[in-house]
Parts: sequence; C-alpha cells; structure tokens
Amino acid sequence: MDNRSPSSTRARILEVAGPIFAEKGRRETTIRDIVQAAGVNQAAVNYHFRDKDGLYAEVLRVAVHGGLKTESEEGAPAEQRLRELVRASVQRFYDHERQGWQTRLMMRELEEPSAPFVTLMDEIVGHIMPRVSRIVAELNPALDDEQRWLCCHSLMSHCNGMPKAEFFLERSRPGWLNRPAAERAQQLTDHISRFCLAAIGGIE
Amino acid sequence: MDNRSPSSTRARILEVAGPIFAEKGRRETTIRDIVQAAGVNQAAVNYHFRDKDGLYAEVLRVAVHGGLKTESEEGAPAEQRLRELVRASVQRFYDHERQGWQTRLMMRELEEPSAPFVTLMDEIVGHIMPRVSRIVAELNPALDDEQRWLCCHSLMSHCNGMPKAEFFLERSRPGWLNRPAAERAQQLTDHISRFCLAAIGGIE
DNA sequence: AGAAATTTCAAACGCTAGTTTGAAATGCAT
DNA sequence: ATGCATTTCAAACTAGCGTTTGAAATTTCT
Repeated sequence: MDNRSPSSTRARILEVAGPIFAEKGRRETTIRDIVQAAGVNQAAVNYHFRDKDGLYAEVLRVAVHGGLKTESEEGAPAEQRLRELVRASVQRFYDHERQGWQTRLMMRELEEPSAPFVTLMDEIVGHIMPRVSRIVAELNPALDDEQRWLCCHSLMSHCNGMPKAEFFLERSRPGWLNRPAAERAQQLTDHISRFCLAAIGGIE
Repeated sequence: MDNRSPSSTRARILEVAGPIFAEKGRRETTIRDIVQAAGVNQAAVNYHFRDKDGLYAEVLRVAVHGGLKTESEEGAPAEQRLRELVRASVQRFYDHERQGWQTRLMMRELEEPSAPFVTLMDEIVGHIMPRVSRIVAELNPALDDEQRWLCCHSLMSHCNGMPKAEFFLERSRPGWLNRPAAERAQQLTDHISRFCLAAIGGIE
C-alpha cells in the first residue's frame, strides 16, 4: 500500500506502531491493529520484537530519544528563552502530523508509567531541567533552591496541563475548539508565557 | 466478609467498583474483579447495570455528584479563598482513604474522556468555574474576560498538574516521595498558591 | 549455483474477557 | 399459604486477545 520507503517489515511495524499506541493506549492497542496498518503478518511482531511489550518498549525508546533533540540558543535573554520553551512545548500538542503522537504517548506514561518508561525518565528530566532551572534563576535570582525547583515544575506542568485540558476550555467557552489549531496554540503560548513570567518574577 | 451495611447486591457492587475502576482503569478492570471483591455472582453486574459500561457510567455519576459538594465561604478575602481552593484540590490527591479514588477516576477521564463523562463535564465546569472566576476577578479587576478565563484554567490546571507529576518531582529531587504525604501536600499547596497569586496579580 | 540462515506467512492454540442462559432461591402481594 | 415477580446463582457461550508453530519464501554467504 503506502510504499514510500522500501523498509523492512520490522521498520514498517515500528513506524505505524507509535501513533497507534499513542491513540488507543498500550493495553487497548492490539497486535492485529498494528500488523494490519503495517500490512504485515501477525507473527511479525513476535518475531522481530519478541512480544508486544518488547515492541512497546522499543517504540517508547525511539519516541523519547527523538523528542530529546533540542537546540538551545543560550545567548538570548531569559524571558525570550522561556517564551521559546513554552512555544515548543505547546506546539508539540498541535503538531499531530510530525510528533503529536509522541506527546500523547508521554502523557499516557505520566498517567501510569510503564517499567521501560521509568528507566527513560531520568534521561528526560536530566535533559530539560537544567535549561529550565537556568531560565528561572535568571528571571528571579532571589529565589532559593527549593523555590526555583518548584517554579520549574510549575512551568512545565503548566505547558503540559493547559493544552491537555482543552476539553475544559471548550466547556467553559464553547467554540474554542472550532478555532484553528495554530491560533489556539498561539493564544495558549502567549498566556502561559505571561502567566509564568509574572509568577516567577513576582513570587514572594 | 465486610458486612457493615445490609446492602443489596446492587449497592455492594456500586460500592466496590469505584476504587477498582480508579485503580486499574476502565478497560483493565474486569467484571470478575468487581464481583469477587463484592462477593456476588458474575451475572449480577449484567443484571443490575445491563452491562459493564452501564456500571461504569453509574459509578462515574455518583463519583462526580459526590465531589460537587463544596461549601464556599464567600465572605473571606479573595486571597484566602484562593488558598482554600488550592488546598482542597491538592488535598484530594493525598486523601486516598476517603475520596482519593474519585480524583484518580477524574484524572483518567481527563486523559481520555468516556461518553458518559462528557455529559457530566458541563456540571463540573458550571459548578467550579464561577467560584474561581470571581476569585480571579477580585485579585485583578483589570483583567478582561478572556484573560480572566485563561487565568482560571491556569489555576485549575496547576492544582491538578503538580500533584500528578510527583514522579518528575521525585526524579529531579530524589527523596521527595519519602516525605510524609501531609508535608508534601502542604508544600505544594503553599507553592501553588503563591505562584498563582503572583501570576494573577502581576500579569501584564 | 547451491546450501544455510533468515524472514514471512497462514493457521491454530490457549486464555481471558463480557455476556447469556435457565433454573433455583427469595421476596411479596393476595 | 399460594402464585407471581424479582433476584441470585453456576455454568456455559462467544469473541478477541497474545502467542506458537511449522512450512514456505526469501536473502545471504561460499
């Protein structure tokens, strides 16, 4: 069917499995869903990945490592770097074509972490926390360690929580979800940036 | 076994089903889990609730309506009311004995809403939003409608997001989860309150 | 080219889930 | 007490899941 790459069976499975796992969840996704989408045989998953969990662990691994590629412009002022961080985080939720499924998968893992994910978590935290921490420290040098640490998590929790709660946004302001995705992303980015800048700058 | 109430089969099922659904998820929970915990027959669920989804919808209904009972002290100043709102929201996460399972169930629904939940969502939003909106309006009368609306959702998203992301807190500060729950709840409540007060008061 | 290893495939196996069934037990009016 | 409706029960049914299997097809190596 879709033959844009002369990929092996293994590669085709890996390619289609990510979005399906993200969409339906690890448990709800069936091997039959995946092999049908990939156009390969039932047993292919078990042959190439040992079992369903093996496939899932591999999907998770490439998703995490794919998401950890960020180039940071360290020269810019903290305020601008924060805006960029927020923009990138929010954007992920609306970029369904490229990497949206990776974010969905992470959200599911946050809800109930799987064994392979816990192993990868340290990598994620170690990758993003230093950047955020530096931004917060520059925005408000008066904060002590613990306050800065909590502010970092407030910021990240915010970037993930708001886009995910769009249901609620829609409920309290019907029509929100009808706006184009780019506009929603822009508006959330602006608000979160301003909200967190005000908070970090003015806290205590 | 536990016979504190001479409840009917139907009531016993309804009583044990909530925590189990919250713990294992709607799909992963089996009817056999529930009937075993309730000490009733297999077919009882299908007889009293038509099918598994019927039971789930009923569990969700009572959980939501049980959670909507809040007495608000409208006389207090906005700052204090915000603190109380945050405290109550955070507390829910740590109160596993009484109502913890209801919160877990809501979090699962936020992740991927079920059909019956969508119906109940308007009730939830309609119940809590006016209160929050009034608090925000008093804290910063200069905000326009849209800004106030976004701040409300920032606040609520924050109250839910931070406690749920304790995994990340633990990863970036090992030992966090070893502290007693009451202390963690207190610390998060303090931080979220201060963070959001600074944000709402100082935004734009 | 021919042999060996690897990969693909259709089919079936074992298991667990939700649901159905029909009879037995219970409650409740007359 | 008797008859009828409701509720409980053990057991079986159906469907879908992950996995296994052994042979066929393909690739790789000498």
